Amino acid sequence: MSEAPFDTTDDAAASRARQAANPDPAVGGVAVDRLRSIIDRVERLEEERKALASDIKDIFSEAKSAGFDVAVLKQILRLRKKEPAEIEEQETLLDIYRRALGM
Amino acid sequence: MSEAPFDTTDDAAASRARQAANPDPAVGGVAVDRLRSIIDRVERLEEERKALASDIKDIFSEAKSAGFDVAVLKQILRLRKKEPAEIEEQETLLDIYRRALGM
Amino acid sequence: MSEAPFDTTDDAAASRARQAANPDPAVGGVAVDRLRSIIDRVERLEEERKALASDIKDIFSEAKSAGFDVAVLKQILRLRKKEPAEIEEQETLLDIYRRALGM
Amino acid sequence: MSEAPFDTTDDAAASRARQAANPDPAVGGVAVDRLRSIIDRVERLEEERKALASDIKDIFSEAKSAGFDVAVLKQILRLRKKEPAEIEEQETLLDIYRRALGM
DNA sequence: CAAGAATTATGAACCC
DNA sequence: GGGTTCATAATTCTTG
Repeated sequence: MSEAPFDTTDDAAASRARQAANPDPAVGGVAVDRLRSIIDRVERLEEERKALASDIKDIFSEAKSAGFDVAVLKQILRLRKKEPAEIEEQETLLDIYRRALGM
Repeated sequence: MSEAPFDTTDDAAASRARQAANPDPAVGGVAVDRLRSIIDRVERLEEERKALASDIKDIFSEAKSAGFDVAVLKQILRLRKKEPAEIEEQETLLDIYRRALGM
Repeated sequence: MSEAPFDTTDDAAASRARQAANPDPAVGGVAVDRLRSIIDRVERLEEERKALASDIKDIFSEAKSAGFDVAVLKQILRLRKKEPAEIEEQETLLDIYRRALGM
Repeated sequence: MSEAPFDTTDDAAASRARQAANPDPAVGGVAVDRLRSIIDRVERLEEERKALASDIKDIFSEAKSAGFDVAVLKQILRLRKKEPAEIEEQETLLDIYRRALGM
């Protein structure tokens, strides 16, 4: 089952200082500082993620203005991602099956 | 309104005029450098996005080890994104429906 | 999992009384019968969906026992789904862009 | 053994005749009839699944027109899938976390 | 602003 | 049974 959420990693020095006085300020059995830290960090990272998404959107917008077809640009990007992955595929078996099916 | 990088209209003349002064070499009517720049920038940003997603995953992993319920943490994050009024609204409706269904 | 198809509380009597005069008895402003019908129908359909998923799983299980590689079978199915869709793709523009990028 | 282009039409009689002489004609070591049967059956079931999904979509559409909040309807359906104990558990934890965060 | 497509997140299935 | 990959569900964004 679940363990008590004690700090096991090296958080900030301030956190250790707090812990000297209070090992783990708990509310309802929950390590509040730890919880707050988790939520804060995730929210921070998600914000950065969102900002990057916005940047990407801007580039596509600019591309569209420049006369490019955004859908095709996205296809290009997909292609460039997929191709290395496809190298490792079990193409041999796939071919055998396709032949068997007359595909 | 976007135009294909193919100049099939009167803009063709303007395009040729631009090209005379514009060092961006064109292949098949496409501004190659511009295209390459778009693709490169998007790929760079997507890489950063992926890295952030990985960081977030790590935090949840750490949270789980510390005894937190990750599903509930995600619920918390979802709640914090919504307006308090929105939360109230949805919860009220949910209650009404539940009551109507005898749940 | 037991469910009470009918009101088991005192509301039942009031509900029946309302029904005599009102074609769609409302609780908290909600058309109860309509709501119940929606939920029931969706749940019924989802059950059928689940049963079909189970049937599919059984076939794959049988196929595996017969010596087929299930992952490759799934690839085959994906291929057969995708190919018709790819016909309509803007392959011309894609080719142009790819050429411009030296892909 | 050369590759046999299989009939895609209804040729059950011929198929049975072949099987009398050969329990399962193989191409490249693969039991062709068996393979074809697997693929066909899965595709048939997936088609039915798709039809059901479409029916469900229609119901939600109808519900929306009738003034219901579709997002909340889906919440209701999700709730009804979970064990009551599970619901209670999650809601309790959610409350604890919210309180710990002062939400 | 609603409908539809594309992206993202959740949940299920599979393998180790 | 725990982690990883894949399919489905939900959200977001774009377009008519």
